[in-house]
Amino acid sequence: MFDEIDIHILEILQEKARIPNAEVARQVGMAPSAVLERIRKLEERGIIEGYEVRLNPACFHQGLSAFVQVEADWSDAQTATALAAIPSVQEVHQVVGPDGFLVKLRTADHTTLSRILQQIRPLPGVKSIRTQVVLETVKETRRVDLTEHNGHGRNS
Amino acid sequence: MFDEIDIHILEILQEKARIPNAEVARQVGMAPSAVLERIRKLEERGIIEGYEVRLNPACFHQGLSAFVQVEADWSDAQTATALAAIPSVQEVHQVVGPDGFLVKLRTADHTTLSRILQQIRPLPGVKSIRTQVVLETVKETRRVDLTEHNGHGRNS
DNA sequence: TGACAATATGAATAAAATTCGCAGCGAAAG
DNA sequence: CTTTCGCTGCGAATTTTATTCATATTGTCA
Repeated sequence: MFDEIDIHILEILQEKARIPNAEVARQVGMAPSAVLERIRKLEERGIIEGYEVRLNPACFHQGLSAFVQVEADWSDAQTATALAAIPSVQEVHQVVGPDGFLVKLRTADHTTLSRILQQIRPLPGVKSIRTQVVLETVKETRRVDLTEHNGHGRNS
Repeated sequence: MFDEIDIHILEILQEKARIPNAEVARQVGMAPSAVLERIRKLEERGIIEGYEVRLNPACFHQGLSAFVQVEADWSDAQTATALAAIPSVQEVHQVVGPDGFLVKLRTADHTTLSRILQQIRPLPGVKSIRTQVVLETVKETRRVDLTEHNGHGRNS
């Protein structure tokens, strides 16, 4: 699906996505046009889904994280949609087990969190919820570990 | 800390972080040099933490997500560090309550997941773990809701 | 071996990034 | 009230990059 040069390019972009193409080309030792071509193909193939800026949540009154275990009627798609529609909700996962959904939230403070929770409780299909407030986030990355994929060949 | 033009710029970058500066400038109706200056300041002030490429996890043998509730000795920083050091571990949160840590994982399959779990269990401070396997992720975003911050003024 | 498909290259041109001197605008000081 | 200072935007000039395209190279398969 992709070779070690692609992996190298992805590693670079994973680190700093807004650096110029020419710089990427320099780092992988290829012509800029060739790198551009590769990146385009990675995008076309859906390997690269997009590029985003990482903002400091604390700067936007979003300093409080919490996870909510939602016990819900099995496979209630409506519940999932309703949960996902709440702006403070960052993630909605349908999980195996009695807690049908695991929801990740981000709010300004406890007051706002409380308000969101009261918004979740009466949602269709929701039987009960259990909340876990985050004290401290030790690690939070979305980076894919690409080192495994270097098995295809060598690169610096 | 920032005005509505900054918010507008951040909204654009949140959508497509790799678009040219000149295009951002066009969209906010300012000179490219002015926009560049603003973006630099947002970076300096730590409001913009960085730019990253969003990869399709399924393309990298990372199709299986799971959450692990780790019951641990209170405030064991060593446990947190050990958890964070595992490559498959995407997030480590210290939470209020008996389950000291909430860990988010990404692996290729059940076999790998099982292996990671057996790696977590004997970690120092870990008393017990409870695993929730994700069947389907309905929503997963890291985007900050910037609409609230338009209260400073109007923008298109 | 020959043909084909895929991909790299390098030159050329269009576009963008970056720098910098200057101007406008408020706020605080005189 | 006016001056000064700091901040921010502008636009021209220059460097750098993006993008295109014709050509060359590589590897595969018949």
